[in-house]
Parts: sequence; C-alpha cells; structure tokens
Amino acid sequence: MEINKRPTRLGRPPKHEDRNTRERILDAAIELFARQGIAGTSLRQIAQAVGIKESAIYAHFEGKEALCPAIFARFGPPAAVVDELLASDSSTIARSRPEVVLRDMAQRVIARWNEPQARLFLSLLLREGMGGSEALMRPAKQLVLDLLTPIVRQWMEQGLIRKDFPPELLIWEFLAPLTLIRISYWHAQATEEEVELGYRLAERHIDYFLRIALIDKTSNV
Amino acid sequence: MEINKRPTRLGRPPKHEDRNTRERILDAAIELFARQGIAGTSLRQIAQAVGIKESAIYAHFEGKEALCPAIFARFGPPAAVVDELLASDSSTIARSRPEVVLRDMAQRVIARWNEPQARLFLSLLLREGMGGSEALMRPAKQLVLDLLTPIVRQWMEQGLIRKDFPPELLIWEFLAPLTLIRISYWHAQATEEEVELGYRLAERHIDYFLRIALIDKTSNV
Amino acid sequence: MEINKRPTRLGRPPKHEDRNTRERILDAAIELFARQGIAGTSLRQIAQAVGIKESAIYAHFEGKEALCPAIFARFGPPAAVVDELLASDSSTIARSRPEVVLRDMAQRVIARWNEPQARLFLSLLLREGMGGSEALMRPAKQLVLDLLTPIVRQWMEQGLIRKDFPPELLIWEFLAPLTLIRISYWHAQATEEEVELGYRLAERHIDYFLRIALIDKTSNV
Amino acid sequence: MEINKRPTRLGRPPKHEDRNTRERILDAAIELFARQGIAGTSLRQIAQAVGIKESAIYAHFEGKEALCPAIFARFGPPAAVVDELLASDSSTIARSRPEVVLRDMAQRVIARWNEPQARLFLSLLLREGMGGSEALMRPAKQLVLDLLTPIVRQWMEQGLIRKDFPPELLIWEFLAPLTLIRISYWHAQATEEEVELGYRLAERHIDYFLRIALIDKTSNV
DNA sequence: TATGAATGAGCCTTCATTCAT
DNA sequence: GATGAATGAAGGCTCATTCAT
Repeated sequence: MEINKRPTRLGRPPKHEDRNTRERILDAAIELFARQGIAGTSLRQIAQAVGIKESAIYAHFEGKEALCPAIFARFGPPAAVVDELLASDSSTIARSRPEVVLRDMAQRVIARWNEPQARLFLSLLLREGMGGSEALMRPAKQLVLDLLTPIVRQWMEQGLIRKDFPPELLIWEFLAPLTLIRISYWHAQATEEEVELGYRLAERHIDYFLRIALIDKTSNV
Repeated sequence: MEINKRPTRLGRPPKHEDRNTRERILDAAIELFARQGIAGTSLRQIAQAVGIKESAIYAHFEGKEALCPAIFARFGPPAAVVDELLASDSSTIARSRPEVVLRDMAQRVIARWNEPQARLFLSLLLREGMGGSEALMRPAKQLVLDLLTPIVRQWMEQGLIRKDFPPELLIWEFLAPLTLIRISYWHAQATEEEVELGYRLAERHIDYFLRIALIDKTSNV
Repeated sequence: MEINKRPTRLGRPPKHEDRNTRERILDAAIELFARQGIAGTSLRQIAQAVGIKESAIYAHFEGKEALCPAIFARFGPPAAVVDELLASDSSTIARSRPEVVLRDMAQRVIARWNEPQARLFLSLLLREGMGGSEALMRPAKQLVLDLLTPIVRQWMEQGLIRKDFPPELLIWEFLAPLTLIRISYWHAQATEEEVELGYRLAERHIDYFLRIALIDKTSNV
Repeated sequence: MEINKRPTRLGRPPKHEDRNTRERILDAAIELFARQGIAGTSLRQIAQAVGIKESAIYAHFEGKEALCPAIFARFGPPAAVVDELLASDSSTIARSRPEVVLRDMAQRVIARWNEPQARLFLSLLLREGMGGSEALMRPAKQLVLDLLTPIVRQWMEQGLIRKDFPPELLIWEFLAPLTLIRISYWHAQATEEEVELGYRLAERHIDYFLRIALIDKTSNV
C-alpha cells in the first residue's frame, strides 16, 4: 500500500503574478540556448531564470525537445531582408535611385539583425546547426529570385546599374559580405566593439559595392 | 558515424590499430563535438567510438575539459590561407599575373577548407563559439596585413589591378564571400549537394571579382 | 484502454454521460488498479480514462488514498457465496437433494465470480495483497460455519451424504478447488480460452465431488 | 530486511560475504518487489537495502526493467513439484505404497514452497500477474502429464488406488487444494499463524485425499 | 464541479570522475 | 594502459496535491 502520504504542504502557492509564463519561458530558453547550447542548458536553469520550478514548464510544453519548435515559431525564421523589402512601397522603389534604395534597405535590414532577439536566434542557429546556414541563406535567395531581381533588372534597363553581370549575382555580392559580417560580429555574445566594427565594415562594403555597381551619370562623359 | 573510416589499406597487417590511442580519442572527439556539441557528447560516446572504456580516457587526458585544448593543438587553428600563401614562393607570386595567383591561391585554400578535419574544426568553432568567428577571420586579417597587401600594392603599381580601392578592402571583398560560402556549405554536416553548390558559387564569385578588380590590358584601347 | 467504451447508443441525447462522475472515477480506478497496480496507476491515467482533469478528482475524493476504501465499498467484498445462498430459500434447500442444491449454488457463485467487476476486484486483491487471500477465504469460512454446515449436517442425517468427514471439511474440499480455478482462470486479464478452461475444470470438479460425497441411494442395494 | 538470510550451510567456510553485488541487488529486488510491487519500489530503496548508491545498480543491470528478467532467471520458475519428483528414484516410487509416496512428496514440495525465496517469488508472481497463476499451474500440469500419471496408473492396476476416476483428475484434486493453501497462507507477507494454519489445512487435506483415493486392503475382505 | 497553473518530492537515468586491480 | 565498480551530482520528467478561478 503505502500511498505517498505527505505531511508537508504541497501544491500551488496561493498568490503569484501572471504575465504569460509561456512566453517568459521561451525568452529565457532562447537566451540560454544561444549562450550555452541546448544540451548545455538544463530546464532547471530556464526555470530559475523565469522564477518558477522546472516542473511548471511541463504545464506549458511537452518537454525540453518541444521548446525548440516553439522558439522557432516565436522568434524565427529570420526573414528580415524579405520582410523589410515587403514593407517598402514597391512602386516607389523602382522610381528611386538605386543608391538610395540599397542604402536604405541595408540600413533597415542591419537594424533588424541587431535586435536582441535576432542576434539570439542567429547564435542558436549557428550553434545547433538546425540547417543553420541553410536557414540563414534562404531568405536571401528568396529575395533575389522573387523581389529584388526585377527591380535590379529595371535599374539596368534604365542605365543606372551596370549590365555586365546577371542581377542575381550582383545581389548576392551585395548581401553575402553583409551576412558574413552578421555572423562574425552581430551574434549574441558579440562585444560592443565587435558590433561597432561590424557597422564600419558594413558601411565600407556598401560604399564599395555602390561604386562597383552604379553607373555614375554625373561623372560620366 | 564511421569515425574510424580510413582508406582501407588492403594487404597490411592489422592490429596496428593502436596508432596512439591518444590520437584516436581526439579524432573521435572532434567528430562528435562537431556533430553534437561538447555538452551534448559524453565521454562514453567517445570511448565507444574508439573502442575502449570511458575510464581509459583518463590515462591520456586530465578529463573532458582537457580535450578541447588538445583538439585545438592538433587540428587548429585553421590558418589555411596563410599557410597556403606561405607555401608559395613569394618572389614568384609577384611576377605572376594576379588572376593566375588569385585563382591558384583560392583553389588551394578551398581545397584545404574541404579537408574533413578542417570541416570538423569549422563546425566545432561555430557550435561552441570559442571566439568562433573571431578565429575564422583572424587568419584573413593576418593575411591582408602581412602578406597579401604588399603583393596587391605591387600589382596596383604595375597597373594590373584597379587603384581606386585600398588593397585591404579589395582583399576583404575577395575573401569575405568565400568565407561565407565556407560557413554555409562546407561545414561538417553539409550534404554532397551543398558542397557542390558551394564550389559553383565560389567559382562564380572569383570570376566576378577578377572582372571587377583586374585591369584588362588586352581589351583596353 | 477505452474504459468508457459502451455500445454507442445512437439517437439518444448525449451529455447524460454524467452518470455521477464519482462512479465513473471508481470504474476507471478499479480497472486500472487491477491491471497496473495502485502504485503503477496515476491519477492522470484515471482522469484521462474518465475524460476529466486530474484535479477534478479532488472534488469527489480526498486523494488517491481515498480511492481504495471507496472501491471496497462499491465493488467488494466479494461475498458472492454467502449472498447467493442467502438469496435462496433456506427451508427449500434442506428439502432439495444435495446434488441439485450444490450444483445450483456453484453455478450461481461461478456466474457472480465471472462478472466483470468481480474479476477486477479479484485481480486488485491479488495484486495489492490487501489481505488478499484472507479476504478471499473469509466468505467461505463464514459460509461453512454459519450457513452450509447445518444443511450438510442435515443431509448427513438423512443419509444423503457420507458421514465419515466433518461437514466443514467436506465444504472446504468442495470450495477450495473452485477458488483456485477462480484465481487462475477468472482474473481480470484472463483470456477467453482461460475462462473457458476454468468452466470445464469447475464442472469436472463438481462432478468429482458429488461422486465422492453423495451416497447414491439408487445404486445401493 | 534479512535479505541475506539463507539456510546456513554448515561445514563450509564463509569465505567472503561480499558475494557479488549483482546477486545482492537481486535479493533485495525480489524482496521489495514482492512486498511493494515493482512500480511501488524505487531503485533507491533497492540500493539502500544493498548498501550502495542507485547509480551503482547500472553497472550491473541495464535499468529497472532489466531486473525482472534477471529475477526470473535466478529465482523462478517455481517448478518445485517437478523438481522434487525428479529428485526421487522413479523405480522406488512405483514399488512404494501410495500413501507413503504421496505424503513424502507433498511434504517435500510444501517444504520447498515455504523456502523464503519461493514465497517471495510467489508473491511477486501474484502481484504482477506475469502470467502469474498460469505460471503457478504449469508445473502441476507438467507433473500430471509426464510424471505422476503413469505412476498413479500403475497403482490403479495394482489395486492400490480407486479406478473410477482418471489419474489426471485424481492428481489435480490432490494438488489444487494444496496450491490454494500455498497462495493463501504461504505468500511472502504471511504471518507465522497463517503459515501454521496452512500446514494444518494441508495435512487435513492430505489425510482426506488418501482416505478418498486409497483402497484400504487391510480393512477389506 | 471542473480547469489550469503551480509546487515539492521523488524517480529513472546519465555523467564525469576516481580508484583498486 | 586499460578495466570494472563505485560515487555524487545533476538532468529530464512524473506525481500527488493545492488553490484561484
């Protein structure tokens, strides 16, 4: 027999604050997963960061494994580039000068990449390799194929951009260095100086790219 | 898995599998660390891959923590670029045409990057972030500053390469996309197709860069 | 395990599934306790079988411990033999021939033992040993002492039953094999074939016993 | 706990009472499993009974589930009856008087059933229903069919035992009540008085059976 | 009456590590 | 050098229980 009889007072304590425990768990989880890896993070740590007991996590998630899909659903995928572009007015873009559009777009994308959650998600991806780099490149490919290509082609026809490379290649050469900078300097553990260095490198790359790609009408004969 | 896979040398007396247990432990360790992370890999797994018991590892290493420095000492740092260049005859380089030198250098660096151990080491770096990207970029910086810069400057003075960008920038724009390709397609778990795609992208980038950077004497009027 | 499975009564307004949640909890509990043991059954399983949440059980019972007494009160004790005999008309019994009475009694007792709930209760008793066999034998003892003994004694005086054994012993020798059959073949997890085999063995035993105990007047000289 | 209690083997030096941790684990396991059920027993308890830590158990067994097969292999199946009979000289049996043989056999079987390990194993079987009663009856069936039947038949031909029942039935009627006594009074938790009561009931049954089955030559004529 | 969220205890298991052999 | 047995710590998860709603 001996059904567990306990004298101590168990169960839920009378009072507590709410504010969506589920999301607080995910916040703590992505932070710790990004910093220590999934295997290196215990539910105990996550619970402690949230201020609850581990067993309470099971009221919101099936288990440790179920946290990853939930993190993906909440913070990823990082389609920042695409989103940013979609947010812009497509007809306005085509009429603006390329250097304005590209600078503006890059600036906004970079701003997104540097949001805390985006940096955490990037680190998580790189660490756990959940098709990590695959996932990182997919948005860019989508962008090239579906969104930017026609615009760049239009610029080419307008004589604003050099025509001796296919639009896809130009876009890739514009984005790839920025992506490397992101990985190298804008991950979750990056120091202040690294972030700053990244900004400078990005700016330098954009300047370089524009001088390469643009056909400067004013200076031309 | 197949940690022990090596070019099955037929007609050779076996039992020389001993080949220094210490090294076999490190081989198994880097493989598993790269695939599963350090925290996600147990000494039991490593021992099993080697074919010994966990406690035997302690005859060769202080403990789990001592494996990482040993792995670094054995497989890294991946100064592939620098090594490759150092391996070349410096005086010959300056006299060769840039497209030949750069193509040749890139080809050899890429070959190194695709050696199994280099791929494993890259994955380990990315996963554990041991100053991961830092470590990945350091060789390039070293290269730029100490080795390639004077050569490129010489090419500029010879009128072989455009002079409107500083040598460091040009070199960075040459290497950064290759590094991104490495991270994206040449990590340890990359599929055959990913590796192949990486090769194509790298080739395309090199072509692109040479057309950008070179001053084509033949076509010039 | 589909404890709630019942012949889906088509064309009947549902929501009468309520049928006293308390009883449905007990139904599920005895089923699971018999199958898995008390310690091996969680309140969650019981609640799931009933279609409620675990915490709802506490609206009906003090806790897990309180389920056992409630199960006893509802399904046990299995005083089947006594009940059956009490249900018969005592004066009629004495006037009937022993073979008729005993066969009839055995048949009715066996029928009771094979009711689903009786089988579940038996399995629970055996599992948890709540004075298991004690409890199983007590009704028989009661029966012997209080009810059957005088009847058998009367039969002895009438020359219907052999007198060379005390009535208590005869009754015990009649019931013990049946009880063993019950335990072996009529527990909750018994297969169809086991149940059938039990029936055959029981019948064989009854025949055997009657030939042993009866004094056959017709064949006698 | 008295886990180590066994019939002190006289005349043999104890050597080292260390006696293989593996076996001490099994001893503790069967004891606790029989008393509390498998689900109701924690590895902690077993380890504590042995005097080691729970994790040490995993050096000897795969896990909790692996203990049951090991217990079966060590303590079961309880083919006590068959073993006892096989231990006797078959030719001697046939020449002995039935009452001597049967009394002797029953006495030895009962002695076996009352060995501590046999009582523990019985309780475990009943509790966990591992084909519990099935397993309990199988030896008897085997006995009837293969060993005892020919002997009984021989006794019948010698006119020592009544011929109006098939040998199998007689044997079953001899063994079944003993088996019920075993289950009821000789399980692991039985009190001293219960055990004693069982002995008396068994003796009474044997006397009864012999008076039923034997053809008394002396009183005849 | 029933649910959802929470708790503290405990369970099974794995881990890194030690040590005698 | 290598193994088997052991340990203490920790990890993921379940459980009975509580309480506000």
